Order: sequence, then C-alpha cells, then structure tokens
Amino acid sequence: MNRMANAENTRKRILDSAAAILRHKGLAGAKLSEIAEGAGMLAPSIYHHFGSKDILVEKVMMEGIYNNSHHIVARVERLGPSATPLVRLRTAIISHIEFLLSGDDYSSAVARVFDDLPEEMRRRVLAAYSSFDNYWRDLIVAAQADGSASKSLDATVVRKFLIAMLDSCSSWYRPGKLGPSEIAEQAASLLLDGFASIDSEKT
Amino acid sequence: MNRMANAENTRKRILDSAAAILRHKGLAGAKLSEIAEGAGMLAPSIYHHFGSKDILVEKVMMEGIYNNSHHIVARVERLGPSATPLVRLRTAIISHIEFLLSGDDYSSAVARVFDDLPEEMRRRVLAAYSSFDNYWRDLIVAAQADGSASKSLDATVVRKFLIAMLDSCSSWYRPGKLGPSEIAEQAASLLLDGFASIDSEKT
DNA sequence: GTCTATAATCAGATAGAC
DNA sequence: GTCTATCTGATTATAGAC
Repeated sequence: MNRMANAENTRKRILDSAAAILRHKGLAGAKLSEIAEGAGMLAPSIYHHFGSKDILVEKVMMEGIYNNSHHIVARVERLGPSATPLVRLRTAIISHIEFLLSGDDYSSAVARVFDDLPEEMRRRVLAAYSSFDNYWRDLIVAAQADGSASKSLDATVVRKFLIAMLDSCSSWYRPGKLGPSEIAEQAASLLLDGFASIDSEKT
Repeated sequence: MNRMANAENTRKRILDSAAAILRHKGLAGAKLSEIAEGAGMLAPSIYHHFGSKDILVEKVMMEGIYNNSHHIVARVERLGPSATPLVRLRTAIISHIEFLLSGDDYSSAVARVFDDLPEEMRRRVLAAYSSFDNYWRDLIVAAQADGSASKSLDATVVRKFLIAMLDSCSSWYRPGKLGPSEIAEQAASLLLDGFASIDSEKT
C-alpha cells in the first residue's frame, strides 16, 4: 500500500504540473520537459505513468470537468427543494466563478486549451462535458418556465454566452481591489439583471 | 503599377489564407504549408512576401483589430450626437457580433489565437488594441454617468465580461434558425436587460 | 516570384542502463 | 521508477536553380 500510495502521489504531481502549465501556456506551449520539471523529474520519466502527452492532457481535461461540475452541482443542490430556479441559477453562476478564481488549475486549463485539442480528444472531452452542459441548460430552462426569466431569449444562446463569459475570467482576473466573491456577484448581477438596470436609490 | 498590383494581390491572398486558417485551427495548428496552399503556392514562397511566420501572424492580428474596431466605431458614430449612451453601447454590441458573424476571418483569428501569441507580439497587439478597448470603456462609463446603467458594476469587469461574451460567438455560432442579427439582438438584450428581465406581456 | 532541395531546430517518444 | 542517450517526425526557415 505504501508503494501504491507513492505511485499515486507521483501521478498526481505530474497531473498537477500539467494542469498548471496547460492553464498558463496553452496546449502547444506546454512542453513535456517543463511539465516533468514541475513534477521534479525529467521528461522520459513521465512515460512510466502516462502513455503519451495526449493521454496526460486528456486526464487533466476530464478532472477539470469533473471537479468543476461536481463543485457547482453540489452547491446548487445544497440549496434544497425550496430554492427558486432563479436562485439556483444565480448560485451556479457564483459557484462557477468562485471555483475558477479559487485557483483550480484543472478547470482553468480546460477553458484555456479546449479549442486546441485534437479533433478526437475534443469529441470525448465534449461528451464528458455534456452532462454538465445539460445541467446548465436545465437551470436556464427552469427559470424561463418558472416565469422569472425572459422567454424571448434562446436558451442555447444564453447558455453559450453565459459559459463563455464565466470561463473568461480565469484569463483576465488578477487579485486586486475586487476579490473572487465580488467578481462572482458582479457576473450574476450583469447576467441576470443586466447592465442597464438602475441601482436602487441611495442618499 | 501592374507589377505592384500583383504583388499586393499575392500578399493579400497569403494574409487571407492565414487569417482563415488561424481562425479555424489556432496558432500552432496553422502550418505555413497549409497557409501557402490556401494562397496557391508552396511554403517557401511565403518568405518572399513575409519575413517569418510571426510577422505574418502579427499582420493578421493588426488587420483584424483595425477592421473590427473601425467597423464598430463607424457604426456608432453614425448615430450622431443625439444618441443616448445606452443606444450607443447597444449599437456597439450589435455591430461587434454582426461583424464577427459576417465571416470576417481576421477578427475571428484575433479572438482565437490572441492568448497563444508569443509574449512580445502579444504586447504589441495589445497596445494596438488599447485604443479600441478605451472606446468600449468610454461607452460603458458614459452609460453609467448618464444614469442609464448600473453604477454598482465595475466598468472594467463589465468590459472584460462583455468582450469575452461577444468574442465567443465566432467559435460556437453555426448558421441555423437564428441568424447573426438575431444573435446580436439577444446578446444586447442579455447584457443590457439581463436574463431575469420579464418579457412584456403578450396575449 | 516561385520552385526544389535541404538545413536547423525542436519536441514527443523509445531503448536500455541503473 | 528515473535516468542518459537516441530516434523519429514535423515544421520553420534558407540556398540557390529557374
């Protein structure tokens, strides 16, 4: 069991390193040698743990999707059955951004390199993503059915725009005056209430 | 002048081919040999017109930014001085999407490969983009100052989210039930009015 | 201006010692 | 399980004929 634990540890170090480098440098920019360096070894040693760079990258993608979707679904479902569709959607938006900005390299790596994946891998990753995608779609459709969201907007278009917007923040966010929670709140407010909504009166 | 016109024509063919391939395959996926093929020649011939792949890519980026920004600024300024800040912002949103979905390979290429550009080139491209970025910022700030948009949203955050959302559509849009104009309208409605806005009554 | 070599480089992958 | 050494293949880029 000690041996197995160590083997798993090494695999994890390689995956972590790959996720971090994929996130920051993209697919072509992520050299095996650099991934290995981040894991404290040399490039050929990676092949003892993963059959190829593609296999390693695909594992990172799958973990990123799994972690992200489970985090969000758990947060939304914890609201319980009394939560309105709009509250559920708002919670999902906020969770998604907070998760991305919490520094999870895996989900940021997905957002960064997905478009560059080789055709076949992209299909598989997309398939793994689809249940998560459906979850978003259900949140959106439920809010429309409920009467709390605009039915004149196409649910698919809303989902595409919404996810693109949320995913983008890992590429431009830098810690500063606004923290992850504030960004998340602003995203929810922008998407749900719109930029043209007038603030409630002050003074 | 005939010679010059032909030389310019060839340059243009190479640039067009590069833009189309960069858009669809990303930076690493855009092989010089394929770009050349699209321009009706072989790879080494490109070097008669451009010093390197990087120089060619940078030209595509610069043209993409130039075309896109001039198109949008022209459409907005054509509204005249009587247009409210909110109308100007809405017009910019709609123009941006319509321009992207009109099939302009250059601006789509920018959205696709910007993050993967080598450090120095990205700085230069970003600098060229900055005046356009400022234009968006001004539109956003003007709507807030005018009282027609929420002051509780951070102008920078709104700009980042807004541009990410708009740029995304060239990667997922496929001609179908909804055309470019409808997508553009939905984007403007989603960003300005929000998803949670209730439709005006019908029946 | 475009071509046919071909060089130069670099990254992913393999072989085999330890 | 990790290393050194090496192979392979792909791609940018150059040299020089036409």
